[in-house]
Amino acid sequence: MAEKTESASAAAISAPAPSAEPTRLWGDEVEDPSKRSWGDEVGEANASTTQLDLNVEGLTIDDESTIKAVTRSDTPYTSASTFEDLNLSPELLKGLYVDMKFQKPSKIQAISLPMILTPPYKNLVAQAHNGSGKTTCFVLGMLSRVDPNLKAPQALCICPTRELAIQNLEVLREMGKHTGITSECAVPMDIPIRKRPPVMAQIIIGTPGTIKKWMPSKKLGLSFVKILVFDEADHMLAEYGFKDDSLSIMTDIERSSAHCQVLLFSATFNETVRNFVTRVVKDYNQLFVKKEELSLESVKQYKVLCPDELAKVMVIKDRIFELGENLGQTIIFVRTRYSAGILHRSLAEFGYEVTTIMGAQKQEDRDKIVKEFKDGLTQVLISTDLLARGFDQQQVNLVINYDLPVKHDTPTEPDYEVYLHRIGRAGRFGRKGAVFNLLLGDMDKMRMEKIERHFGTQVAEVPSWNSDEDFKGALKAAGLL
DNA sequence: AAAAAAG
Repeated sequence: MAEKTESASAAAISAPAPSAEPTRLWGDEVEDPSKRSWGDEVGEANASTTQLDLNVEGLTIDDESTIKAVTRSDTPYTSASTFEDLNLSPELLKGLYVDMKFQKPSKIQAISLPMILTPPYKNLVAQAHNGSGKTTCFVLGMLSRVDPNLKAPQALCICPTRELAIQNLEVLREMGKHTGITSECAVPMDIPIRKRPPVMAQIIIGTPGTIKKWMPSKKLGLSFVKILVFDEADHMLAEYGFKDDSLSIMTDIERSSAHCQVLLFSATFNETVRNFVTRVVKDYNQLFVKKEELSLESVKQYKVLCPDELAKVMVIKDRIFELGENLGQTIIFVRTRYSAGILHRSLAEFGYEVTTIMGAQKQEDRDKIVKEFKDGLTQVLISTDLLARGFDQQQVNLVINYDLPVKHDTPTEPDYEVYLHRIGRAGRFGRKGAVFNLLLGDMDKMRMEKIERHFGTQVAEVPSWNSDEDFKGALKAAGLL
């Protein structure tokens, strides 16, 4: 059974920007599926593979940037080097090429889409780098598996925030523009459930609370649901407050529909979460990446030692605003709503234009802030971790960690997953970016060291917090100046 | 003085 893999391309996972030279993608290299090796990699000294069931065989997909695929031995998959390889409808292909302006599947798309679209439609746990095109994987999966002639909910996608649900729905509608497939957003809204008509849409994307609310009131029929997606799945299935809702949605669907394929996508699945998640989902294929290889090469990370709180504000005011002005957009992440407000007011006092988003605001205000930022009307956005995950704005190439993310129960520890998601807001689809971590005191220094150790990355120090030249140098090194 | 969803 086991044959040796031909080394696949080491090209970056990210698809090229539309204008960029097309890079060679993983799919290019595997013309002949019989050349691929099955099975002989499981059990090697790789933390990623130690948790596998014994009857699962492994396939080393790539020798360098390493998405590792583990599939059931009885279901062979051939990676897709083009979207035509996937038997998509002409309407869907038109959406991909004409409206989305896609050229070829990115690496994660090339590997995961055949797994999603090939009978018997196995479940999938898929990890891939930030900005590598995960959304397309599950959006295309849903659009392709839905029967356009059956006017009933057939696909469900659950997201952690209302912003992400809306963003995913926008992608789906653009991509599926010519298919006639209907879709609806299930996020909190003003109309009481009793007054709204039953859901007819074929694809529903929303947040767990709202979806869960619709189900028992019989507004959302589940009998025909055949594909269930969790975006940011590690968060949805592990985090207190999300976990119960997510699991109950999953069991409700399993109860009421014959065969439902479950897809879990995220850039992060720490070991605890992965152990749990793979117990919840049965008979799954999986794709994953070693944590040491999750940081994006194209995004340069820096640390800036600040003597006090005021210095942090000054860095943002004098360096980020002044230098970042022509570099694209910036997101400043803060740990609490409170510090979001403080920072916003200090910057506003200095006369700088900045907007802020956090969960405490009214939904319509949140929508407006996001829209203005996506339309490029605002340059700098302060955000809580509301936007840490999934938010896709290609013009963002500067991310500032005003404070480092910390674990709630052990604040001396950094939150590695949130850190990775935050910095992934820059460098979408292989673009260049820079991250500045503003550190205050020994505790921050220690947290930063832990992050470096965890991901095996070097975070360069900006020598002086108040030196214009130092920041210019950093931005030059990041390829932004 | 955690954030997100939601009640």
